[in-house]
Amino acid sequence: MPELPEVETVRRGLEPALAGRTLVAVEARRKDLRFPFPDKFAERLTGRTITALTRRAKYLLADLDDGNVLIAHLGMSGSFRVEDSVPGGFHHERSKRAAHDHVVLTTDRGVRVTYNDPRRFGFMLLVPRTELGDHPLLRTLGIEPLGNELSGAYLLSVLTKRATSLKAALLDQKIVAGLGNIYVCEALHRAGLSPKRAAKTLTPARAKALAAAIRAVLEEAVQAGGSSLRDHARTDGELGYFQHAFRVYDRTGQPCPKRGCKGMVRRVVQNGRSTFWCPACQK
DNA sequence: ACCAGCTCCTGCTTGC
DNA sequence: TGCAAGCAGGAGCTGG
Repeated sequence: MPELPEVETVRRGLEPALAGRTLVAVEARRKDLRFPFPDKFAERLTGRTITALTRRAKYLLADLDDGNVLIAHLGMSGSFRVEDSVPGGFHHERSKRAAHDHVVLTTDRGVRVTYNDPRRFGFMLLVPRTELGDHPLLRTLGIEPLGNELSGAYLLSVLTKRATSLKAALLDQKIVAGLGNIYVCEALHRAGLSPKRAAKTLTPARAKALAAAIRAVLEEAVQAGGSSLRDHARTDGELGYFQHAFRVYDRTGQPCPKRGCKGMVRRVVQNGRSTFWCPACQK
């Protein structure tokens, strides 16, 4: 599921359920996801109050009142669902234990938050807040694309140092943190840039267009609640709807939606991952 | 220091 | 219908 817009959608869904709430019960139903859970994971979380729920790139960060931060990454297939209790328990229909429910948090307001992840590429870690910036997973992350640092000048300075393709460079979290396969394809189409173009051939004008395209596509996607393909992004089970706004992603053989363009969307594989693009208008 | 390929895992879709 | 192959929104690790 998750690139930046999906993770941000999850964050917004979790915030009212978790921010300011105390965890009265925590259950980890297996010993690991992608990585082992920290020692005494459930015990360390139980009784803690979550003081803030934020996001960095594709990471969810829950600040705890003991100075630690719960880092959660959804991998490819992770999702959270939030269920309110009713007198006597939880709604029967939705409270069923589902396959791949790995972590269950219960708050002092009787809300249950369940992490589900079939492929188990996601993970949860506990790190002291003071060491967050030094953590190997976060230390090397590039800029937040929805912040003030994203500009043509930034992209130009970073991308022209790379020997690889624009597509591969934009997937690198050290450059722009939070982009994934969908939004890189969409941003490159909007900017009229070929995914196969060598990153170092970027010009100031093209870099400026690319920065604008990245910002626009991410903002629109967040607005739409992210994209829902095989999984859904939202904690309430509703679907995001940005997938209906895709211009190239997963649209092989369909006409290029760009005004006046007579091209057709094609799929190629770059670095082992599908790239969707229009050879007619992306140069 | 890059860079590309491999890998983790399950489930859905596609083609025979 | 069955079955195998291919593919999936991520990213750490390895070897070149």
